[in-house]
Amino acid sequence: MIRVAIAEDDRLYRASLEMLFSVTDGYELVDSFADAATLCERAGELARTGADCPWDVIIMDMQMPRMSGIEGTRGVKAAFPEVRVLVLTVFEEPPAILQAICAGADGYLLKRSAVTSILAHVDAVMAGGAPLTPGVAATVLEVVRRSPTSRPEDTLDLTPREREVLQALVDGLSYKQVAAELGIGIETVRSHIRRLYRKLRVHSVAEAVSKALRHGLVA
Amino acid sequence: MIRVAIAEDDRLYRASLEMLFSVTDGYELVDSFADAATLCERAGELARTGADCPWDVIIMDMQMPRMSGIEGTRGVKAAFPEVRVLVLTVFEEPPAILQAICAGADGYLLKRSAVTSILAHVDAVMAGGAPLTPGVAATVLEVVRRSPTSRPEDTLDLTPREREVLQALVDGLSYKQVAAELGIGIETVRSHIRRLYRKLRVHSVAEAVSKALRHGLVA
DNA sequence: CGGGAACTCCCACGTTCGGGTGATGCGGCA
DNA sequence: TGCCGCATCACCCGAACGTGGGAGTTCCCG
Repeated sequence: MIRVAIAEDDRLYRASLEMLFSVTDGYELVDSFADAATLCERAGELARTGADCPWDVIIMDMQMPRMSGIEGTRGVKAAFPEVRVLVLTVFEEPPAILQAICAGADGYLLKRSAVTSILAHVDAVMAGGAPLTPGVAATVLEVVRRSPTSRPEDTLDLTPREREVLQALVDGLSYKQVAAELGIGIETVRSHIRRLYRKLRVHSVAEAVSKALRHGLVA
Repeated sequence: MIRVAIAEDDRLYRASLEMLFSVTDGYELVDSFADAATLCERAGELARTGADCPWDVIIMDMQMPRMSGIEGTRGVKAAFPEVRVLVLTVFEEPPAILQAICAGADGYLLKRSAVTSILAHVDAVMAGGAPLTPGVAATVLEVVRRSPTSRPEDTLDLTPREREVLQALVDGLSYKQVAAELGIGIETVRSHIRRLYRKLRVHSVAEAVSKALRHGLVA
């Protein structure tokens, strides 16, 4: 059962969404707000009292009075980072799209798509995906192509094992923990790290982690 | 009439695609290659002779002998920058996805989707969109969120000095080097780092650097 | 004036790292 | 077949790190 909340100022459209999630098996409409501010206040209260997040996914309109969907997304994610937010909009504005994504939106759809198709997109979001309309995706890809972090050219010829070790170091594990994690001896870990240092031309975990993250060698 | 070329090594799948574009109104199958290398050679020849690009969109498989879809995309885009490339793959590998996108892919789809749905995606590409599966999009969004344009403003109440020390650690300096850099004693550095660790709730330089970079606490 | 926050330094202890120099087994490739 | 890269493990030692104490200054704010 997927627990849904709605934030949408248009009365008619909101009613459609409410109906959709009320009558469809597998979904439960928990809350329905007419603006993002109310949603954020509610989320803030719940978080302060230590309550669990009552929603799995939030259907968030972009254009709303008092508080935009962008701020709404940021607000509700601040209270409950794990909740998924699916942004709906009538416009395909590149700047707004990027702001929404950076605010933590997990999907970005145009309202003109059929209401029922939203169900499929909600499922995709719950599966860890990020449904984007092709137009939105095109905007996003532009940014990625320009982004300095996306230069996987510099793989630096790391072996798979070395990459695993590097990833573990980035996760903050000590030599001993890396060994446990990978099920190998600590001396082996040290060997890998020595070769890793030579390849990256660094001399400490700190440098290695820094280089790995900045050059996108690991996630 | 949309002029389509195919690069796909699997004989059966290629045949399906050929059939699809041959029988459907509005599409014209111009070429069909069993690997990306042949496609690139052909594109190179045409470009050298000053010919116009004979294709509007290229359906490109990811895993192919001799030359991957990534290199293939790069190659054909080098010859004809305006041609659209729609990448197909069976895997959802983040690094490969990013490389393909940076190579200029205009869309990235999983093969498991129905062959006929490809038509809709081709249309989306021709309309200037970038169809991505939700899973692929999720990977891409991760990169966007990390990009310099996003700064979640999580200062965590670090004092100026602590921030300087943290920055130095991210730069890969040892305690001793940090001390020299800031013109203070090493014991002072250790004090700062101890409080830093408590605030960040970490227990090693590696964790601190990782957290700092991921949360944008430092450059 | 008192309190507190920030910055500075010191001591001590055990643990972890970084680098050196080895060795073994496995798989591919010439 | 032999060589080479990869992965695995071993031992040593000095340097660096992580963490617990304590304690002095300065400066600002109430």
